[in-house]
Amino acid sequence: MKKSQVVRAPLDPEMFDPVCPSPLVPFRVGDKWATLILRCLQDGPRRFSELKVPLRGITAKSLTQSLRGLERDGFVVREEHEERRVEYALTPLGRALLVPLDTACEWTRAHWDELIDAQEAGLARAAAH
Amino acid sequence: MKKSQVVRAPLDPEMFDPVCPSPLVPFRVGDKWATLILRCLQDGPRRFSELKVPLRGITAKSLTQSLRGLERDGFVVREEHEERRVEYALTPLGRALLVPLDTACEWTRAHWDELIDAQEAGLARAAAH
DNA sequence: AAGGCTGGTTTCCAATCGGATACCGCCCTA
DNA sequence: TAGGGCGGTATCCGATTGGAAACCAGCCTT
Repeated sequence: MKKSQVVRAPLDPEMFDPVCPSPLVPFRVGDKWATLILRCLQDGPRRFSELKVPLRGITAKSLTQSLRGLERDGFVVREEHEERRVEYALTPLGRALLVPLDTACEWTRAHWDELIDAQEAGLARAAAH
Repeated sequence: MKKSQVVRAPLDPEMFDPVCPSPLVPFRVGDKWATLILRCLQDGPRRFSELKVPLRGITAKSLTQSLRGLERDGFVVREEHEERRVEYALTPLGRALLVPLDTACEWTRAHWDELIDAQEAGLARAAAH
């Protein structure tokens, strides 16, 4: 006698085949600061010290690291100008990345209250352990 | 004599005010496995051991950890059924999160070649150091 | 009675992340 | 010539991440 149970297609073991884009989906882009830096560059190139302003408390080391990472991945270019002036700018690829980033940002704004509520409920449950 | 230089509005120091959603934008959702797990749950609830299949090589510990995190944040619920059967399912919030996640995934697919090329170029530049 | 599957927990460990701090050469201005 | 801004680098350190391996109780099948 068969138990009445929902039958569902089994998960494909190859679902996240190493060659498939999914595991590299740009959720979790770069490091802690990466997406913030991209947003800072959306209105045009910015200088190193200019970037430090909105990125409250970022250390020079972290900023350098993040920028080097974004450069290596082709999202940002480092432009060395006359007189040791350095500017960082979005590449076309980096600019394109702003689109899904905006989608995600919009989503967060739209679900902000739910996110907060869910998180509070989660913490309460955890505290009640 | 004024240097001919592009004048651009300075970055707002409050741009990433701690109360603003931006720093919490769900890029970098949860941990390494979180987004993959969410995708695994899109067709309905799944059991612990069922999830391990497409998540090649994930350890029980990592899977438990990720699931607990997703539960705490309100994206997933743990359903304990009759007979020690356990299933994990998306909450409405978790399901909603699939939307921007799909956007990001689509974006990656669309820019796949550029991403690979940029990364290779970056590595080559780094190797030439 | 023995082994296997399920759904985990615990411990250990190595690697990585990221902040703090100090320091650097170069240029400009006072 | 002293100080300050710029664009970093070097070193140290503690916290976090995440894999490996061992172990577990409860249930089912053989």
